[in-house]
Amino acid sequence: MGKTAKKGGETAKAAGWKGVYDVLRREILSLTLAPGELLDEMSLSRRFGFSRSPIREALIRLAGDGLVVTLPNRTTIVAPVDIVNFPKYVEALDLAQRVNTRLAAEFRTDADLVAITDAQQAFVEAVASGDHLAMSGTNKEFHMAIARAGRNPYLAAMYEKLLDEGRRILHLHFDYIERTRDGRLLTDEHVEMIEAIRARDVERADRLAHDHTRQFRDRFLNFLSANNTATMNMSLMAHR
Amino acid sequence: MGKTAKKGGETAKAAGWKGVYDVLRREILSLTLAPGELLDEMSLSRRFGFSRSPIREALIRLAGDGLVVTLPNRTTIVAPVDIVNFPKYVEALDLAQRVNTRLAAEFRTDADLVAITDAQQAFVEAVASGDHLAMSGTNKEFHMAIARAGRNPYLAAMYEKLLDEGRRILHLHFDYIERTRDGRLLTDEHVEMIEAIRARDVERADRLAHDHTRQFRDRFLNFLSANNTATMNMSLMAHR
DNA sequence: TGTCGACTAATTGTCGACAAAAGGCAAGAC
DNA sequence: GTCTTGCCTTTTGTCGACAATTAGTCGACA
Repeated sequence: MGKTAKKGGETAKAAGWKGVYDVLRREILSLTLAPGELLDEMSLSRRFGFSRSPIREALIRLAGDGLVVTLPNRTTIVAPVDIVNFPKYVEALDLAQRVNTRLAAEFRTDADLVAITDAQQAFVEAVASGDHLAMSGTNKEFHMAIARAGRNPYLAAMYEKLLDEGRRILHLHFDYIERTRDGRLLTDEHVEMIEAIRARDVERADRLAHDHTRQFRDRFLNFLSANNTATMNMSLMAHR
Repeated sequence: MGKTAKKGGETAKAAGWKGVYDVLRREILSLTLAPGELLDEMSLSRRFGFSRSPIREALIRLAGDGLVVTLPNRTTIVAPVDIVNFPKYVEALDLAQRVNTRLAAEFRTDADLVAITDAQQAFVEAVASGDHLAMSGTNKEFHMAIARAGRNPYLAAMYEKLLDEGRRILHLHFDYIERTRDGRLLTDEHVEMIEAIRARDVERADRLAHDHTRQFRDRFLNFLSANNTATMNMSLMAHR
């Protein structure tokens, strides 16, 4: 097949390593590519219709993001979802979420408020559409809009990395969330957070951020105990 | 010149992209490569005696670490030291340092304590030797030993990134630190932190970590006001 | 004399081929 | 029957060349 034939067929966005990077990133975050899946350069090269060089660059960048793991001198795999460390993850996420939301309540401008509200609107629409990828994406963007309002790029960057990892965990149990009608609850919590940030109520923002993390943790833990088979699969993923 | 001629001459460690990555990383962190300095692939290729492919990979990885910035479709430069955001940096570092040290005091094992003490010993020796690169390196390793004792890889990773950035800031004013005899003070604070961690005194560990960050901040701020010419140069760096 | 536009030089992006290293497989020895 | 050992296949690592894009420069025209 021609080398440029696939360019428009994949996702019709950017070409070159950027395009490969974007597509793979999206597929990893949405679990279209399962954790542990083999990503050998030749297969990807055939799939995207590019030479190995841009593929390789995309993989290196993904490795830098922690979305992919390269075994030394061997193939690279989609980074496992480390369920064993889930409590540690929640601990870190809680800290990041609290401190960023707290700072947002303290330093937000009116423009920030508009951006946050817009992001929330996009999230609501995504929930309505039922598109899982859009849901996790707009959810992350909502929280990143808050982080930007907090005006600390270092803390925001840390938060972003954790939120991306969180997207994969969300996708693991999206159907469970929808089955238990928790989607509605999520948007409500977001609205409350916006209110606290608007009122510059730092302590309330902190508390809401904390509750939001706990909600997320409890929901996932419930999902795990409600679905033992899933638990076993997850463990396998983590061991690859 | 032969392609393998330089391999032993550079640093006599690993070859390939790993070697290039290590050397460049070290030179960036020690300010041997000035912030804003141009890193074009052909020059590096000639310097290291490698093809552009491994050079390119090293640069991409460095970009992932935030040590280097690649302008789109143009050359890549050593990441600027953003003095303007120094307060934001300190805010993030303070949080990371406190939470990791606090966790270490809570969860440390005896083996952790040994590792931390060893790291501190290495730091003391580096201070005695006066080798700036070793000083900033062992200082980072000391704090990372603490972070590992805290048992949260996510928070430790965040801490590590901030500590690396801190190495460059340390190197900016190492002579000032030595002129003001603050090196001694640094090792004393480390000893106190070890004591708190040994005693599992979480609150004291938190306080010491906080003081340690503040000490770092004040020292650098004093350096800046004591040396206005330096201040101007720094600003230039950030604007490149 | 100032501004717009094309040309040029230099650098990054991509390509296909070759080299090297690691795991798997099979044959043989104990 | 099992363990060792050497080949063999597969995949990554590196290379030099070519394509594309961009910044800078020079010149023409208003």
